[in-house]
Amino acid sequence: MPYLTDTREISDIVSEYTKATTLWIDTEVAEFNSRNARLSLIQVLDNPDDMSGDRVYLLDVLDKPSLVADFVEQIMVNPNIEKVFHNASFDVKYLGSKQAKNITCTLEIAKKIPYYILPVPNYQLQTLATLLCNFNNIDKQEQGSNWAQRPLTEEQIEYAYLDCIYLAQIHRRLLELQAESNPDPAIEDITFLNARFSQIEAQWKLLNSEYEHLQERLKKAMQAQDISETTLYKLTSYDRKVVKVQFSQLTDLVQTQGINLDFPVTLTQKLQKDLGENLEQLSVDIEQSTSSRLTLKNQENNS
DNA sequence: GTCGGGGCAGCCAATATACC
DNA sequence: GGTATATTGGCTGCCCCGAC
Repeated sequence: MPYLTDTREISDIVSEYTKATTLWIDTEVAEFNSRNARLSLIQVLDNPDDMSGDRVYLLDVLDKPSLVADFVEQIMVNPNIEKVFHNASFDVKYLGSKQAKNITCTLEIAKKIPYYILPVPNYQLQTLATLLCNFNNIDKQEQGSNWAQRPLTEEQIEYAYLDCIYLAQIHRRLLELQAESNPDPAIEDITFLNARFSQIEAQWKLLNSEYEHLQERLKKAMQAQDISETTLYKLTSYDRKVVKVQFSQLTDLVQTQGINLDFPVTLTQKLQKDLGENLEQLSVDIEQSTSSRLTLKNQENNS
C-alpha cells in the first residue's frame, strides 16, 4: 500500500493510470462537515485481483489542488477509463463533478438487485464487504476521524487502503449477481417462471395480508396508546400541505398581472367531456402508452 | 348503460440513506 | 452537516369487472 506524498511521484502514477481500463477508487475528505471540506486522500486500485494491498496507492492530495485538478483532467474526464466508486456521487463531487465520465457506482448496482437475491439490511460498503465477500472484523471507526491531520495514523492508512480492496471485491460479486438478476427475456424459461410465480403467489398473498394487517394494527395501537417508539419500530408523522385555488381565479390573476406562467394541464376524461366540442379548438398533445398486466386465468376454463 | 369497488400507476412532499 | 438519490405514504386518475 504505497502511500505517496511527493508531488512528482503522485504525478507519475497518475500518468500511469491513464493506461488503465478500470480503476477502483475511494477518497477521504477532510473537514467534511464544514465549508472548508476538501480532499485528503485519493486511494486507487488498478488490479482487482490484488488482496494484499500492494496495488493500492494512497495519493496524499491534502491542500494540493493542482494535483487534484491533474487527476480530474487525466483520469476522471477520460471516457476510456471506467472509474468504480461506492456511492460515487459523494466522491465525484470532489473529483470533477459533472465533468466526470464513465463512472460506475457499486451502491447503485447493489440497490438495483432484488432483495431476495441480495438480502442485506443496508448497502453500506462495510455491510456488503461482510455479507457478500466474507470479510470480517471491519473497522469503520476511522471513517469519521480527522483526515486533515498530518501525519495520518497507521489506523487511518490501514482503513484507507482496505476500502479499495473491499470495493473491488464487492464490485466483482455485484456484477455476478447483476448478471443473475437480469436474464435475457427472449430466452427465459416461461414454464419455470409460471410454476415458480404461481407457487410463491399463494404464499405471498397469505403473508402479505398478515403483514399489511399487522402494520395497520400496530400503527393504530401506537397512536391510540400514544407510544412513538418500541424496541423495534418508531412511529413518525408529519403534516402535509396542499395549496389549492379556483382555476378561474388563477387565470384571471395571470392575465391581469401579466405573469409568465405556462405549463401543460392533463385533460382528464371528465374535463374532456365538460369541454365537449370546444376541445377541438385546442391544440392538444396526446401521449400514447401501453401498459400490460398479468392476471390469473379462470381455473374452470383452464381445465 | 351506469355505478361503484379494486388494482395499478403517476405525482408530490417528507423522510431516509449513503459517503466523509 | 451537505448533497444526491431512493423510498414511503397519501392522493388522484384511469381501467376493468361485476352487479343492477
